[in-house]
Amino acid sequence: MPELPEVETTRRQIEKIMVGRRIEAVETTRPSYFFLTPPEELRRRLPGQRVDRLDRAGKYLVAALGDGSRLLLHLGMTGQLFSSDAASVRLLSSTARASLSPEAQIRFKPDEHTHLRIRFAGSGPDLFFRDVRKFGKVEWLAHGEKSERLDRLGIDALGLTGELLFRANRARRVAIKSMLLDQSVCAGIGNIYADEALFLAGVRPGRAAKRVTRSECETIAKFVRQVLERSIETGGSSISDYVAPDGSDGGYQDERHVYARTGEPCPRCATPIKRKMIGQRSSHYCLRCQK
DNA sequence: ACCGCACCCTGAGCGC
DNA sequence: TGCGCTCAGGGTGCGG
Repeated sequence: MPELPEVETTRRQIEKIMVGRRIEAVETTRPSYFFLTPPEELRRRLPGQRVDRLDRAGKYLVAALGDGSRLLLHLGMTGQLFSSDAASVRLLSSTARASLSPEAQIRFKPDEHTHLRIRFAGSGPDLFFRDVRKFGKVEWLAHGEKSERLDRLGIDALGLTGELLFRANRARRVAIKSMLLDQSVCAGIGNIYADEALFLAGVRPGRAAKRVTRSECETIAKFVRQVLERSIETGGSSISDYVAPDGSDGGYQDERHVYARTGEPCPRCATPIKRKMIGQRSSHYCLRCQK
């Protein structure tokens, strides 16, 4: 589900209910691969900790805790972080929404997909982490403990440069789009923004990375930054089920050019947008505008 | 080192 | 109404 702009939007909203507060209790579901740290350990380690900061690294959220330990959160495809003040009606698709009883529409009640609940001391809302597909992740790192997940990440996508991309592309036969999705090259881009940036740059997603010129790399990097920044301004993309923690929809889906627009006219030349699988991900592009 | 693929889950939407 | 199929914005790990 969420890429850099959605994670950043989530961070800005969740920060308000986490930072400066002390964790009082933690509730979890049963152990599953969602929990990189066993849930019983989370319930033991987290209470008493104050949240000092909430940072973002690529698509990860990193909460810095009072004793120097850290809590890593990754939303995967369907992860949702939200406050216990949020109304359930805003957490579901419009069809699912309509089938809810009026009572259920007023306030969210933790369900079997709500894998983590953090209760804070004092007044103010709790934090819920709900994830239907369980592709999300929770991990607790002790003070000074290294995280191979974070260490693997390349430069944050907002700081991608043509030079970095060009160097990474050397001798790589994979598609340029696969390079953009590779979190060790740059962190934060996902399927939507890879397609959008490549459309704006006029480069076909399937082109072999080593065949992309230096100046095209500059253009791609420029549009990657531009598309991500603009999406953050609009609150991210709400295409299938992403909604911000406060329940509002993002706005970027209305500005996208090619993603999930198969068959629709290209906004530039009116040629129907083509869809093709590249690196196991559906890719959308214009045959005429993208070389 | 690189590359393609299977896999981890659940739910929505579609054709029949 | 139900069945079977495809698809989904994530990432990891394996074998060739």
